Amino acid sequence: MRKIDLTNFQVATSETARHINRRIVLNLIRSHQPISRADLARHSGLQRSTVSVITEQLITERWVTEGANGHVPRGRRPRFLHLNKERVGIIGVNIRPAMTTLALANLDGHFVAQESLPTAKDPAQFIEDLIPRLQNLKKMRPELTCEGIGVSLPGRVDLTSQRLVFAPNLDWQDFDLKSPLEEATGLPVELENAANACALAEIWFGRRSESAQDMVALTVAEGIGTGLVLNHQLVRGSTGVAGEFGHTTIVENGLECRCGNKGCWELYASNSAAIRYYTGSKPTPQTPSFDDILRLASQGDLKAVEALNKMAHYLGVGIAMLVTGLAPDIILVIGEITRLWSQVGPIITRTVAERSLTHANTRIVPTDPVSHPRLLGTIALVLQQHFGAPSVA
Amino acid sequence: MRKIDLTNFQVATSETARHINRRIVLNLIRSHQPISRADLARHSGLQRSTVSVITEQLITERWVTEGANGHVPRGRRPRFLHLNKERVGIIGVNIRPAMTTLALANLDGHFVAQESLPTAKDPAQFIEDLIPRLQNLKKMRPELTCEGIGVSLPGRVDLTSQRLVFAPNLDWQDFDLKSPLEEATGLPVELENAANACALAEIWFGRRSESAQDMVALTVAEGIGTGLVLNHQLVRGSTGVAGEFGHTTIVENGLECRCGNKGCWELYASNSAAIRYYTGSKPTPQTPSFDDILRLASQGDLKAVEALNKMAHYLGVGIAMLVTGLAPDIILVIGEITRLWSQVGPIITRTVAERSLTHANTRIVPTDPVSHPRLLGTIALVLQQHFGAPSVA
DNA sequence: TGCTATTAGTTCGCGCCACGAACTAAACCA
DNA sequence: TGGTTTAGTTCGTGGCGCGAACTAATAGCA
Repeated sequence: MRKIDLTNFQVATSETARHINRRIVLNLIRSHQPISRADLARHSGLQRSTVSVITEQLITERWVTEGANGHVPRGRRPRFLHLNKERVGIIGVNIRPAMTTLALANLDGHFVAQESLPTAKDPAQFIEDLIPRLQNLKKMRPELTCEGIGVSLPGRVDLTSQRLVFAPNLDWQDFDLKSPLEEATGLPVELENAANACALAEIWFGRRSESAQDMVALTVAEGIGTGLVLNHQLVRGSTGVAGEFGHTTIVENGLECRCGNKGCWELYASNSAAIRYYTGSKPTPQTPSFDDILRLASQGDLKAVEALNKMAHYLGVGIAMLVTGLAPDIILVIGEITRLWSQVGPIITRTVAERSLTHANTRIVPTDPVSHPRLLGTIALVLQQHFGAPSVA
Repeated sequence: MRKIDLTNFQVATSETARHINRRIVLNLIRSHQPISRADLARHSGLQRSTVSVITEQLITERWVTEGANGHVPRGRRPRFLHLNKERVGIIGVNIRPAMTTLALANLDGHFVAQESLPTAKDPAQFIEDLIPRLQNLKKMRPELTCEGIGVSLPGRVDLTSQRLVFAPNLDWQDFDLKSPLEEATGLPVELENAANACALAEIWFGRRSESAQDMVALTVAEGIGTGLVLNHQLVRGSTGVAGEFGHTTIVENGLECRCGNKGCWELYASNSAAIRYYTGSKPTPQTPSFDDILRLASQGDLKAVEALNKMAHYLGVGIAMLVTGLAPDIILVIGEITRLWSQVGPIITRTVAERSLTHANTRIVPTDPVSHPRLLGTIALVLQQHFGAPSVA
């Protein structure tokens, strides 16, 4: 139950009913395609006549296409409806400290083009590098009219000023990414934190999304990010910085963090932490990458295995906090660490079980890295504007 | 932006627009009363004609009454509309480990009758004690037709079975409170965790509610409870146990908690913790109550002051976690501790400032205990069924 | 080959509802 | 007393969902 926000509400007009039912039908087609009008009526509870009018509208607006005929044991054959996945193209940009990937996707979330570039240290330089590639992607498939650009990044964006306000792993302070990209491409740009993007990817493209009213997406990379989905909605906070559980204190009087705090979770459970555990206090001439440690561990290197185990333990410590405090249905773990899930998964699960309430029935699930959750999330960011629940009252 | 839950949605009918606008008008009257039809039209954006029809409906259903005439510098005088606060009565029950209070309230949240009884150790006995008092309250004011009973308790209620599943400070395991009360009184009963109830009280009766899209209600008593309001909505989790931040680990290898975990926040920042800090390791013959400690501290007793300071420090430690992780607009502190806020407030604020992100702009606010937030929350629990946003799509 | 049962999809009149223009009511002011 | 202004009502119009009736198409069967 929500209270109506009297500072920002939406009254119903005579067209509101249509808006609502249209969205419902569009979403039913998206998730049940191919589907007939009669089945839509059965699934939605609307009359067949109403469904007919709505689908006709969706077809003339090219959101839906009419395909082959179906088969039923008796009676007239149904005409199948499909989502027109070629209706719009969406550009996604995934910024990570070292590398940025970008892609053009259709409504399915299928990437029709993909490329990457090194992330420049200077944000102005980065934008200069990025713009020609965006313009190129935009023109690449003329049949897909580009609708917008979604951007995920390892930091937080202020919701009112749309400027980067917190990105300790990306030294761009208080920078405006949105305006220059919008000006150069002529497309609307949506910025979102990487963990939030992963959460959106799971909501809109995941297989578990229907069951998950509450979910935490946990990105484990250079740092740790958490994206919160509670009551089926992304929690961003009124300023946009909600979800920084990676910077909660987990070790009293611990190491100093770039965020200004001490003993932050991400200092003990991120990829960088594992590297530190591996190299020890003395800095070796050539520091191994996290990929190196994963490879070494899978080859049986004891020091690497121990570093990962320690990282897994601390992941469990933080996840236990999330399980106790939020009792989500799913905690989605995203990152290179999932490649060795058979090793680290049990440690995480055990640590969580020891430290959290048994009443919370949370599944901890690794994501398949090939699904590109960060990039897919940026697509979802634009997609949800057409498929999300209409705002009323 | 919310995704439409295709397992549980609501299509729009021809009456949906009216439902929505009716709720909006009702809420506008509630928060702006006395208000004229013309002003309602201006505030809502609806046409004056539409407002007239809706208000007429609300008047015939006795939700709204027409009062005196207003005054405008020029033109015809407006006819003021008021919420009919005598329309329904709501019974609230606040269960605490030692004492249970109950009250009959009108739509204003004003208590027209109030009483209390000791909480029996045995839940069956407790219900037997409670029922005659409820029946008495129900008949007390014949002009108020009783609509329902709201119950707040220091524990968690499973959302599907409606049974108590987690109440470490109230030794009632897996008990069904709802059915016997509903049978005996013939009224619908709503159960809710005390911290959640306080959050609801603030949403529906607080003065800061409009500004707070995200809020955490923190009940500090025998234990510590947190009620989460994110995106203007209570977060309960799919099972009902979301919000147990009081049982997150805050001291590594700390004291054992009744919940089965070790080092839980509530062991270090609750009233019970302060009592332990005061008495020290050796148990004194007569253990002081938390009220005693508060009194001693206000009289300048050094040991009491130090016990409260330590408690305040740990409150700050936990609140810092909430601020970093959720970045709420407001953290509402409820409990006896707020009586000495001038002493403990600064300690809490300082600890939080040292340990949390500066980007989160969270106000930490003590509540006035005379407002009875737990009890008021139970009223809100029933009230929101008539005033909450209608569910569509 | 035609008849029947069954299912898909369309047509159309009805009632609900918000809109907005026109109208009435009631006040103040010069 | 008549003009101006604001409050509130009346009524015709169009959007929309409902549901009954209708057309279309298919399989089974005699």
